[in-house]
Amino acid sequence: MLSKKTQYAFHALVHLAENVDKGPILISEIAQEKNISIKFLENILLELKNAGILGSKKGKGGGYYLMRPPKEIALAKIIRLLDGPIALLPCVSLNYYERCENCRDEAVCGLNEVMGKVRDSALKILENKTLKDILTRS
Amino acid sequence: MLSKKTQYAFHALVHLAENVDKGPILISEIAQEKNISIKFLENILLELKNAGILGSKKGKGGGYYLMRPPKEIALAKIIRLLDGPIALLPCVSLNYYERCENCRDEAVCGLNEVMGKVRDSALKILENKTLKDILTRS
DNA sequence: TATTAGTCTATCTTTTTTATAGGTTTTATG
DNA sequence: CATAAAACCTATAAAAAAGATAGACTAATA
Repeated sequence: MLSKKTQYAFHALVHLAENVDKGPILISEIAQEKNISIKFLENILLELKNAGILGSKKGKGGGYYLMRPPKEIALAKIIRLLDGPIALLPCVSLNYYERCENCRDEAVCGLNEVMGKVRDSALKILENKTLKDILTRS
Repeated sequence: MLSKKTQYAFHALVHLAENVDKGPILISEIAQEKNISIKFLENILLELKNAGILGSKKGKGGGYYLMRPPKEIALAKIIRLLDGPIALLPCVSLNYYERCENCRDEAVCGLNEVMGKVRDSALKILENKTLKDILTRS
């Protein structure tokens, strides 16, 4: 399961994407709209900003906004940033690989093989679907 | 990511499957072979037994054994038992569903839709692949 | 210069994960 | 029948991660 942090991030990003034309959006607005603790959300948005996904403006009229159009922000990127590996096992992770401590040879491990396929099938979706694809359907 | 508990369970089950013809297998043998803490493994095997996946025999000559042939034990079943939901979000889980607290209507939520697809693609593999499919390739 | 709104860092609480300890029960066997 | 072997059971502890909050700081605007 994705952490609350990542779930909140998705909902916040959706809100930002659905209001791209309205300039910077307040943290407090997102928090209220999406029913998220404002202080917790603050940290999340900051992390997204430091990763280059969001931009921000301080002071009156300030807030957060997307740095790129929604269709260019892949879901996989958000998950990896806030949640870490998408794979079910460290030994099949592309970005957070760790050697398996419980088997002799990953090259002939059937678990490694199957979990690799699960990873691929998830990535096929998560690398190609973007913020644009998760907007609320009218 | 799967918990260590689930990872250990898979490795233990593989060992049992690869030795089906040898009668009951000692916890200590599995622990040593797969490099797992024996006491932790004890709890895991007991849980698998209580779920009807393993059988056991006490006393000398005792140990654990599979209750069904490896090809009848789906990977999804093990994950759900020890790790819980396979889905990335509670609101798309088939077995551990929880209503989304952050969106107004799941029926029109794009995140819900995409994550449902991720779940389906993972389940297509995990429901159909069995212990037999994760044995070490000769 | 007052107000607004994001920034930063630290801390705290709760939950989950991982692991260990130690006694109990069952079974085989000499 | 005594002994040893091995699983069973329950509790607890230690560590890590998740979730949440606090408060002072900085920048921008009017």
